Amino acid sequence: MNDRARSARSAQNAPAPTPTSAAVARHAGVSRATVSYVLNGQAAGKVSAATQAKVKKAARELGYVPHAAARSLRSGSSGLVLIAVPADRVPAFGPLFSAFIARFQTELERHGYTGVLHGARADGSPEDTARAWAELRPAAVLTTFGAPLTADSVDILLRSGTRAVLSFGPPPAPGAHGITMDQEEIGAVAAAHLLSSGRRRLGVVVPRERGLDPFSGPRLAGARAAARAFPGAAVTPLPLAYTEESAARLVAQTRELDAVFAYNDEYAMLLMRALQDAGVDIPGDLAVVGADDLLLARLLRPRLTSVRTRLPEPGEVAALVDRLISDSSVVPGERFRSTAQIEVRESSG
Amino acid sequence: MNDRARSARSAQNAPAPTPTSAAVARHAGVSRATVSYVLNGQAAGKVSAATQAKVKKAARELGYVPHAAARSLRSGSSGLVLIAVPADRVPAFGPLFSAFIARFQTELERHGYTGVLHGARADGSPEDTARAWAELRPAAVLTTFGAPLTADSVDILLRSGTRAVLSFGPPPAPGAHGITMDQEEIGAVAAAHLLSSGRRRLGVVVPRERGLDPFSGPRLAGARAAARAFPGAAVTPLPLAYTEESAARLVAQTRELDAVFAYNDEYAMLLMRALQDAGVDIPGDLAVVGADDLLLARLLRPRLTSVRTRLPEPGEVAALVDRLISDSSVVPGERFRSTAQIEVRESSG
DNA sequence: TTGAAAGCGGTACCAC
DNA sequence: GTGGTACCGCTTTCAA
Repeated sequence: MNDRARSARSAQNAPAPTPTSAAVARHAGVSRATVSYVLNGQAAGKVSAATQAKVKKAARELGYVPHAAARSLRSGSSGLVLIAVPADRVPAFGPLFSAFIARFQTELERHGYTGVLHGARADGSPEDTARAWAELRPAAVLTTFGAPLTADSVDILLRSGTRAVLSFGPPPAPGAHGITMDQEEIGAVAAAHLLSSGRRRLGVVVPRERGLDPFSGPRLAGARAAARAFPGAAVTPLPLAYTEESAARLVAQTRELDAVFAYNDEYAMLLMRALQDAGVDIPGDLAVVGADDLLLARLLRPRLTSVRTRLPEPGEVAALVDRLISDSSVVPGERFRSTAQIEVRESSG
Repeated sequence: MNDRARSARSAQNAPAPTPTSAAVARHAGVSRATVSYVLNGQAAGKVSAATQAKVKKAARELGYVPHAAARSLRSGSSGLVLIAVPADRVPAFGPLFSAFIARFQTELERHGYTGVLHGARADGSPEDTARAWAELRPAAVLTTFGAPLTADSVDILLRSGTRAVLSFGPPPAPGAHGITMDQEEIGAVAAAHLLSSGRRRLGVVVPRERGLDPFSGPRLAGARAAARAFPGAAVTPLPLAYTEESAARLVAQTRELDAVFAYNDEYAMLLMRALQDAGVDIPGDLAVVGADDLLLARLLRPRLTSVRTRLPEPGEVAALVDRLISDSSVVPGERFRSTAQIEVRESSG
């Protein structure tokens, strides 16, 4: 340490400054350029083995960790993949989707990206949210769970250097690539099953929890669409909060119905319990269908019929992201589509 | 656009370059310094209202978004708060903890930080993981769910400029601040309840799912500790995978027991179903206790006794993080502690 | 085989 | 009130 550096540090207990590549260079007695080459594997045929060893040793001794911001500033891209989740939706992560996210992050890592979950505040316009994302200059943004994504949002991101905008959920906004999770199909599959078993007076649970609207609306619409193919069929929306009281109140409204699509397995369990406590026979008086096909569905009595959604392979999505980032000529559009199928069990037998 | 700029761009369909503050300055006919002042609210008494308007207009027209990396490079700190979650644990997020994370992120935002969830790969040493985090130069790191955090990890982070390392879960590593979630207490509370109601032959479910070890081990230990206060009490570990088959196999092992602490409500439901299918009476033959006190617990029949954990307020934790970041003189140590209490229902009545 | 230096985008000090 | 400019940490071209 030279005198200037020593006196620059104030008192004795000032925190040690974070080592930079320049510090490593000084410590190893080489130039910063050499350090960069060695630490990035660009040293082949450029730097002698002895020098490489010196540099690596110096880096280790100082506890050097490269500065991602500086690197991405210089290189012009950040290797960051932002996975956007509406903040108020994080609790609603089902195991299905959580597992997808977990594996997706791992796959991104394999491709050299850093996948990061960003909870978007619900307040503020979609464009403000997009700007907040854009400040991080992510290589790609994947919005999930109906995180707001308007055409302007997409534009903001693309103009600020984001190479790919993917949207996981409803059909993509203009300019974005889509991984369509067709919520309507889920409702349609459930309704079609109930209708083709002879039921005609369908209820569809619509969770009162705000934030689930991007899912509940389309599921209801899908059920309605399916019902149009069956003369005499009627679909009734059943608002339900995720509490016992709400479920108990809903029971009366099911008197006129012969089947219910309960949004998902968890709401189905809630409703089934209220129905059974009120003496309603399932499926005799009322058939019930859930969605997500959790283990839960098989544990209920009667066992719960459920719509299972197959998500695309996380590895394939990660590969797509990688491709989109490196090749900007790929035109936006739908890239994947989830599929829904019914798992029939006792509750609608 | 001047001629140099036009010819610098190659063909007609080259993507428009991302606008920089320099571009805004040029567009508004002012200097970069002025742009910086205006866009950061430092303009009071420095820049005329007319100039401010010009700058803001130019920024809007160009769709300018500041570059977080450049800013943090210059300012020396990133405003990033990393919330680390083991990648293989993301699916295990219970609603309790998810809600905490969601609100915590929101609170961080209110303090001007960007909270980001980072799924740490299970492979690689804790130190490698810490280095990956350190590259992002986060202002603070909060590890959760037993994400690996050794003393060396903490050291790597602190040396690379992270102002605060918090650990959510087991007692903190040296140098880190702790938000202790005492898993032992959960097991102890459950066991104490069962023991004081006269039961002596306790089983404790230990999930086979890897990744839950940081929780299941201490819960078992806590139950054992509680049992030592009761002469004649014995505790048997019951390994259980989260499948129906595994639960069915486990039933035989409960013959000798009079009570089971089932790790959490979901494993409890799984086990209860298997027991009931085998004709075991709950709580007559066997008392069952869960944990987390999900809505699920109240929906089961018999209603499930459950240990409820009270987490600290997200707002308070965010305030702590803020304080730690701005005041480095605060000494590391435990800052919060979760509390556990039993909610007695029919399953252990 | 190594080093000097330019520059990525922003900030803030200092001079005008 | 406004502009010039040094610098944050790193990469990479060019020269030596």
